[in-house]
Amino acid sequence: MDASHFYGQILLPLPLKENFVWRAPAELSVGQWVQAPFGKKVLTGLILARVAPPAVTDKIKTILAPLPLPPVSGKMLEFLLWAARYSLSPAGALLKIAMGGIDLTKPPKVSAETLSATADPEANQPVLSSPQKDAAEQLLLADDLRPLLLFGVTGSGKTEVYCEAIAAKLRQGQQVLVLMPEIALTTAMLARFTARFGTEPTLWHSGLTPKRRREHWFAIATGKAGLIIGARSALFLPYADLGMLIVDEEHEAAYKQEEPPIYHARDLAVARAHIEKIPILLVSATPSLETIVNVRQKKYRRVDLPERFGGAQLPKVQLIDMRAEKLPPRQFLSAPLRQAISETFQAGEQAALFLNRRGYAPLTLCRTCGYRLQCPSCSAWLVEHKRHGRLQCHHCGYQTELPRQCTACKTPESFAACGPGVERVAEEAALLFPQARVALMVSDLLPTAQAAAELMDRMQAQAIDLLIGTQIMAKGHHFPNLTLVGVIDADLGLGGGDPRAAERCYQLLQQVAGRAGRAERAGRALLQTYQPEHPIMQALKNGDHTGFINAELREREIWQLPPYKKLVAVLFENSDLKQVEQDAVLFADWLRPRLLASMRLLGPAPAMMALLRGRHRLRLLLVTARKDSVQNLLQEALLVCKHHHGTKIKIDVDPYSFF
DNA sequence: AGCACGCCGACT
DNA sequence: GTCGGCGTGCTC
Repeated sequence: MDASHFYGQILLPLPLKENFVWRAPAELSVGQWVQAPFGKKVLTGLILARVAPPAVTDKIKTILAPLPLPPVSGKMLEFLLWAARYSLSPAGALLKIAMGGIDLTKPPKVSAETLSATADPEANQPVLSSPQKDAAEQLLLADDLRPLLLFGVTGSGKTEVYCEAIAAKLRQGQQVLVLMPEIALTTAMLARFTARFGTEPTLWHSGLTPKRRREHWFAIATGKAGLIIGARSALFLPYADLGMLIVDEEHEAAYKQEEPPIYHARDLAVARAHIEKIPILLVSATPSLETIVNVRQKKYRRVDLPERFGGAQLPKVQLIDMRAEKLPPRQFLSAPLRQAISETFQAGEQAALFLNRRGYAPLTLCRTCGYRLQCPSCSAWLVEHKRHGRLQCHHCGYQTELPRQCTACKTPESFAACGPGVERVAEEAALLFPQARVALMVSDLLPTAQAAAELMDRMQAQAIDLLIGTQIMAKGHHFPNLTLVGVIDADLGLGGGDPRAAERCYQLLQQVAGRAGRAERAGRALLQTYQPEHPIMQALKNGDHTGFINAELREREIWQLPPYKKLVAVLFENSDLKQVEQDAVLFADWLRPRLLASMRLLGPAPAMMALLRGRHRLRLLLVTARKDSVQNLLQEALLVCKHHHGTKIKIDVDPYSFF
């Protein structure tokens, strides 16, 4: 081969197992975006590396053209490859995220100049309290690149503090990425950044229009965007000059991408910051146990913001022991909760009831023979939705009418609703408080952002007295006149065999309770529970976050769970049960004799959802020491254990969901 | 991920 | 006799 060309490995935005080689004009270099013929198409990809001339060259094609874009840095390439190896995802699947689903050969027509042309760090500097000033100074200590946890209760002014760190990086002409859970990317949050920096930050999330998406991607890749606020996928973008990473609400489970490529954006953000040698801030009022342990082991630094800035008070949390309440059947609001709601209405204030269960009743059974209505394609009960007058599977979308007679014993009109969903709580509340204006806040009733905004407006305008909702009620939005939050079933999140169930339950309840009394009014939260002595309930009642952390860490140590151990889940799926069993056993049998002494392999066992959308599911769980590297072993297992006839294997490093 | 190739069921 | 199902394999 002459000197005018070299051989280069090119990464394409496809989930391929191997990277192919092209002939490349000598003037091109590693990191450049290029167009390469692939099959019948021409794809945009990245030059990953120069390689020695291959033995067989007859299939090799030549790169067509480089794109007029800044080349991707060596650190970005290193990060992509590291993340791919760690998560056992094809690097091309991550490159696809990095490219944002955009045709890079078509730059936006409108210049991105007007977009965010480097936010102005001096635009609107707030007056910081003394602890805020101290915290901001600590964030700006440049000589320590350990990840830094910024810890402070809701309303302590964490955002104002980290905005000082953002301002410092913007002054240096560098980019800053603030990661947020998708749900937190609201206009209200955006307005705060806009007010502080004079211009809108550049947004990145799944809801962007194609036009905006294109504009924002090019602004980020060319360095025109200074401050970027994004959901988890924003971590993979090719920043022109990234100076700092911030992960707001670092404990949020929404950072975990559950579909392939499976990754945890907070953990990968720490890795990216390490590779890029830039500071990273993890921000939370309720840090994850992983982060807490890293702080205790001095792997992370920690800065505290102890006071609630502006004088608003945390809600008073009260437990209602449901064992003592002895409620009659089909009734779910206890006497103290009913009393508290009345008092709230009399004071002209608003109340909210939280139950993390959509629909009318989670289970419908036959009073005669006990038969339970189940989804034909999933291991799940059908949930009655009175609104549509139908039964629904919450996992696959299957719907059916309520049968007139029992499917099993044929007794007519024998089905009975069992347990509460939000619709049923609303029904009870309407009976108890006939004058109250009751509204439901549930994802299936708020299909558009507009519908959600309208509900928020009605709540803010006090056209609603009682708001009843699921999870989506827990996040964002504060209602100045909401002074009471009742939790119907505080124990709901505790069950379910998932190692982080207790942690998530605690975080969710704390967030829900935090909806009450965020302005000058004091709020209160009433939790209905059958286990008031449970450490979670006690910690919530006493506002004792450290107490919860310590109790939960002890549990995790006893049960050998994260953050003391590392987990890897391997999920096998196939509509043919025999086949999926055979493939899972083969994989496990190959793996078992190759484990280190510090490793244990559990399963194969049926997944929690043993049947999902008509597919049978088996799981293996690998428990290892934190230090162990499992990627090579699992990679080899995937290659060696040829699976057949449609068995899908998903590997989830550091699993959060055990469905 | 696409797309083509390749062997078994119901139709103009 | 064909049209077409999607299982398997390939893409530099």
